[in-house]
Amino acid sequence: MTAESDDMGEARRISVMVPAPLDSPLDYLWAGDMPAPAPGHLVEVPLGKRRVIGGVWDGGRYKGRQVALAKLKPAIRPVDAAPLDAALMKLVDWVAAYTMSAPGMILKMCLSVPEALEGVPVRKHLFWREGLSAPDKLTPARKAVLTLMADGIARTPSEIGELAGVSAAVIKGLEEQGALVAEMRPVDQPFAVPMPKAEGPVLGREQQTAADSISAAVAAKDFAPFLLDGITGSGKTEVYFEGVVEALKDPTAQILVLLPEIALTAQWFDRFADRFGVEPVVWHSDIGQAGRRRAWGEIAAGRARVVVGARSALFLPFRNLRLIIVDEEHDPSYKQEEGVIYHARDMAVVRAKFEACPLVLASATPSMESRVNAKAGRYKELRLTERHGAAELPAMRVIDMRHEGPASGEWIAPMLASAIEDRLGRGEQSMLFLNRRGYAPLTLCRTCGHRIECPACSAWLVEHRSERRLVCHHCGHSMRTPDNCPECDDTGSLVPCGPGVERLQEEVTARFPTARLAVMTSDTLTRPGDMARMVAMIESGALDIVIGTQIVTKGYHFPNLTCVGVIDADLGLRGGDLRAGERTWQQLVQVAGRAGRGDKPGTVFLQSYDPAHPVVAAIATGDGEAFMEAEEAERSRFHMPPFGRLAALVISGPDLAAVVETGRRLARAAPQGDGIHVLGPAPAPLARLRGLHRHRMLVQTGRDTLIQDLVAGWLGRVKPASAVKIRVDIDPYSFM
DNA sequence: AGCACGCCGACT
DNA sequence: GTCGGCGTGCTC
Repeated sequence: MTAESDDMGEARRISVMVPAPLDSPLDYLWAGDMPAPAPGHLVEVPLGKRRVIGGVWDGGRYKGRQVALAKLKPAIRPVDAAPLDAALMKLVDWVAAYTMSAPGMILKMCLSVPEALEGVPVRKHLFWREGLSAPDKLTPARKAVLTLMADGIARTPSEIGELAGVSAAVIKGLEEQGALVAEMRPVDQPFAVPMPKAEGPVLGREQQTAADSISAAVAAKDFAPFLLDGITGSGKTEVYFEGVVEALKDPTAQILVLLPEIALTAQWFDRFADRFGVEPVVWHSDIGQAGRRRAWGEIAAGRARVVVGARSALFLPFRNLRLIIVDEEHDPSYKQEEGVIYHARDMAVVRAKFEACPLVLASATPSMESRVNAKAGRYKELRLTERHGAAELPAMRVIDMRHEGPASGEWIAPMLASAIEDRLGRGEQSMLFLNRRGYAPLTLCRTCGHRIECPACSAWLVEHRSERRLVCHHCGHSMRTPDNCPECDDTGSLVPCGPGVERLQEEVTARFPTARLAVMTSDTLTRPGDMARMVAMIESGALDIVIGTQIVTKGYHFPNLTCVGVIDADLGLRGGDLRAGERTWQQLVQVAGRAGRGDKPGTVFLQSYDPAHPVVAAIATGDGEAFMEAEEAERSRFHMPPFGRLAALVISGPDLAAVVETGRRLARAAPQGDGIHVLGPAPAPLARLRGLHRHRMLVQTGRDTLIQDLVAGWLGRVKPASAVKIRVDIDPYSFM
């Protein structure tokens, strides 16, 4: 129970989770006549010198000695907003325990919209209704207003001014004379309700079977996880849209669609609008304050029906969540690496369980985790193996850069160059993929061998020639590109090494001077409509060649694009990462999927220095299944996730010696036992980041070990050196 | 996370 | 002699 009577009087104790990194709720007094708020209700409370908004919590779940009633501060006021429901509170507790972070910080992600909690903002609206007195003098300006307002619709004074072409004084005069009445109305209007078109798309046999399974689960209103595994172009979106259609039959049902940030594209919204007549409610980092307030409020009120968002949308306060879809479920950007470290896909499964609703994980290249869950029967697998319409899978051609590569200083092999030439002749389009922004990843001094590094990170500065700057892609540090070597001061000795998209652009321009060319990266597509404009240009045929980073891998298809060149197919494989192979394979399949989606067959060229590598071979032969099988066997043999558990400790601090010392203490206190392996400490891949030294340790255990308890016990035995922080990353993605 | 308290360098 | 640097610790 959260409220307790006190023998001394009326004051009652309530537990409140506050948005601060505390490991349990804090107790407050609830004085006065108002009944103590039930768990889930939002209240404003004092916290140190501040006032914060927190949620009334079931304090019993967090044991610890109670603070004496006499020491408690009184809560300030109840907050007039929809309360959090039990499933969301359970999710907060669960995610906190799983990720070993403070529950208050998870709650903070749910309450990420301070504006929405300040009460419903209202604005004066004026309207006309039958029986209002007419103004004494009916001037032309007044007549214009009354003619406009005769429809009885409420409008703000500024809207009236604009529509009737009159000044504010005229409107004010009418209001004062009682010819129009005023009313305060909420600024935020409800979103349009999605209405499925009566005629859905014609689904193929496989699609129909999959859609029927999902719809049945939605109707059953119970937890049911699906893995929707469909090759590029097989129509996964249409399939899960049918689940949305089914859910919408319940007039209070809400649906959440998670997409990787860069897949939240105009093309996806168009498809949604095609099927449902309206745009969905959007949630991502870039919707602005007013947008967040409106979306959050409407979602919490249960009126926003279909919400599509990036990973942070997972913590929105839905009232009646009936279906969750995680599209591109393999996408590594679902793993949040800053602040609270969590994997949105995995937490979505947990939320679906707590909400007792179905969940669809969709991908053309399912993650190893989801594959294994499907195989084990934990997820129901729905497979789509047929490509829509006449579209054929593109042909694959590996270019062995050791024998068929270009001249030094160039990056496009002759075979790829002639393929582009050929497409130019036929009026078809080509796309070159290189996941490297800027001109060159390294600037080297030919005289002294100095490499220009970031002063705060152990990383090279990347040349951005168009800006004439060297930039650190990790911390944002940048400097004017120097003329002389910063080390030996020699003039003209600095040389760019390796290719970036800007350098590739230079080469393409030199080879194909008449081709219409565009570069698509996060540097060139900065404003909101940029991406949509570029996509429209490609679709209309206004471009011949597109160069892009991973920004081009998601969600688009271009019917006239028949040649895709992967400049460096091995790029993602360097560096010791558990999932490097899997991830590179997924990315290459996605890039390849851009080609030949119309009725013209496409060709994908993979430039590789290691054509025998299993990943490259898997793409070339199209046998991804065999590759993932081999990968799975490998992980199973070494008890790597998902067959074992991993946790990483990141030890960081400004002083290297203190970091090393803390690592030593951790190593001495490391847990021991059957099937427990501890690796490190070793310098992290970015051994220095934003001025902090970083070392890592890794614990590996069997699947059945409670790795959180193991780590908690371990950390309890170790005192970090001064100014050293230890962060825990459960299920780490970057490996050593 | 914020915010204050507390102990060591360059200034009115 | 103080102003202020950010390391440390607490928030019911």
